[in-house]
Amino acid sequence: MQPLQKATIWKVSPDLCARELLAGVPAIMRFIRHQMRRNRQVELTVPQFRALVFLTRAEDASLSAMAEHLGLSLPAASRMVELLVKRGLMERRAQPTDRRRVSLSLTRRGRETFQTAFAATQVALSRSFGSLSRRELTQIVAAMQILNRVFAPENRPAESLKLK
Amino acid sequence: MQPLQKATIWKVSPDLCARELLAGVPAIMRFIRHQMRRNRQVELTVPQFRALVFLTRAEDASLSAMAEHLGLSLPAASRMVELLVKRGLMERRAQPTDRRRVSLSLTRRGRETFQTAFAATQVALSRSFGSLSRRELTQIVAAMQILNRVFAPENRPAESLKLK
DNA sequence: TATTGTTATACTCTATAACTATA
DNA sequence: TATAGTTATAGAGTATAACAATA
Repeated sequence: MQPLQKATIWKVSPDLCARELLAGVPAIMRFIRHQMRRNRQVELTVPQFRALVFLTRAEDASLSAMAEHLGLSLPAASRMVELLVKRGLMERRAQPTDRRRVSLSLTRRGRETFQTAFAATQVALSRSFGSLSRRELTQIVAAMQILNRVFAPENRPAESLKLK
Repeated sequence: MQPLQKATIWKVSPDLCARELLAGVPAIMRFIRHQMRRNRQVELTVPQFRALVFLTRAEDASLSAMAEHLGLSLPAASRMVELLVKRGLMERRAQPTDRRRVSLSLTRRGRETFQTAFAATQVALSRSFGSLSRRELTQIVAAMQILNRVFAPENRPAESLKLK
């Protein structure tokens, strides 16, 4: 927006940071979503994709754990799981030790679908970055690692902390 | 993921960049969405918010222009405008020179709502950045400016370029 | 006939409230 | 009684297909 040229003369502040994120993140998200849905063979929404990602790292997680990680309400998570189970991408069993709890896992087909979707989206993103310099790529990676830390599920204003 | 400490020894690549974005952007988006909806007085969805942003910069835009900018289909944009008009945040008139076209603008209330939502979300984001160093903030701002350029509407694979 | 929008239809996302099953 | 999930309900986002109005 402003005709400034060097990082050193920006008035860097949390506020500026916030404005930049607000301006840019939704556009990036839209790009990712379009890519994700573009592949007619796979056809995943972003939340579904994230659910699959979560299960590749947290095998046999409970529904609550997934909802917490994805920042969803339990009903929202439950519905999404329902759809993924119907499509044969996910399995849902009762945990033997506590039958109230659910044990979620990916089916073989779920794992394959995830891999395909991940690869396709990554390729599309990579292509967008084809014209960037090494320095620019480094800046983005560095920033994303900071942001991933700041907005990691553990650092979010935790639902689990709400006092009763 | 990896126990590396300095940017200079990462294997920086478009692929790594893509993975980082895929890992982090949805979480940031979720944070923004939660903040946006949290304010019961304002109560905007992210796409609605972006529509308001767009109109603050492109007064009297057509529906197509808005849809293009937001990356929405025309019907999706039309529906969203319908809701915003009903809520008194936006006005929709036919352009006198071409009555097929629509002329969109914010009402006074729309402008106020936008300001309030913007401020509230920015405050929440800023707070998340409170613990970051000046250097970290600078990195994020720099990265976002690069990303804003890469994913700006003009640089997207344009719908308007589809050959017939 | 081509362009701009809207309506119809069909899904998914998402939340809150009410409910069921288990502990 | 408290916890983990599900079901009911409601509204929004989103797309494609079919349509209407204007140029």
